[in-house]
Amino acid sequence: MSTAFGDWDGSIVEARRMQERLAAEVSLRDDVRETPRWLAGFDVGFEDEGATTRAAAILLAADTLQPVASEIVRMPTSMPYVPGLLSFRELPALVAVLARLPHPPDLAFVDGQGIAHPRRLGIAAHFGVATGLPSIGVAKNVLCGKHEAPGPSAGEHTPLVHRGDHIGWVLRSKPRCNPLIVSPGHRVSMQGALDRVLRTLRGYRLPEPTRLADRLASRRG
DNA sequence: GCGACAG
DNA sequence: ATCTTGTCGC
Repeated sequence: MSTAFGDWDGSIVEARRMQERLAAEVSLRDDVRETPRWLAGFDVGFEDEGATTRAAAILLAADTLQPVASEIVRMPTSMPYVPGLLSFRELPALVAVLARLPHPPDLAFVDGQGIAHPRRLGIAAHFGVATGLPSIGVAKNVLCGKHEAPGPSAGEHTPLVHRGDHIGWVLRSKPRCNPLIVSPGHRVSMQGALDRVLRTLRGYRLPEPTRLADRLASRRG
């Protein structure tokens, strides 16, 4: 079976039902230790005009934010990009690259939304539920929800609200730069997600785990 | 009905 | 996401 979804033989309706079921497994209780030891950043890029999916992972010491290991995994792209269903396209590669790290992190920063998603299961939340790891979503754009613009100074933030729910934060991570969309993935609270991102900013728009994973996935690092 | 729409 | 150098502005 293959129609508007290319090679993917599933259905949009089925995928959404799966998201609703998995979203019920998401925990917003903060399980991250006060001083985690290892952090990791994850991101996905594409090669061969999209035919190849490339996932990158970077493991770093939480205290110094210095990278200690990095891995890249390539596999055939299985599905086209469909807003709201991003994880079905990118999650397999992320799980594979996680397995290649010397050991799992105490907290994972995933490029994309956490619960700031129509059905509260963005790729960072899906990644958390699938792996059991605490996770945070760090996106460059809004998928859903409304918000006021945060002030001009680094650290200023406003809540992102969708259908009456507080689903994340719009954070000015760096002056004169577009804000980031931060939301809990799994086993991290709303406040915890914001705090963790603020603590890993180092003068760039993206928090260190995400910045390093980004440059690897985009064939720069 | 129309527009928006992570990567 | 990706095609791509220099350039304008703070």
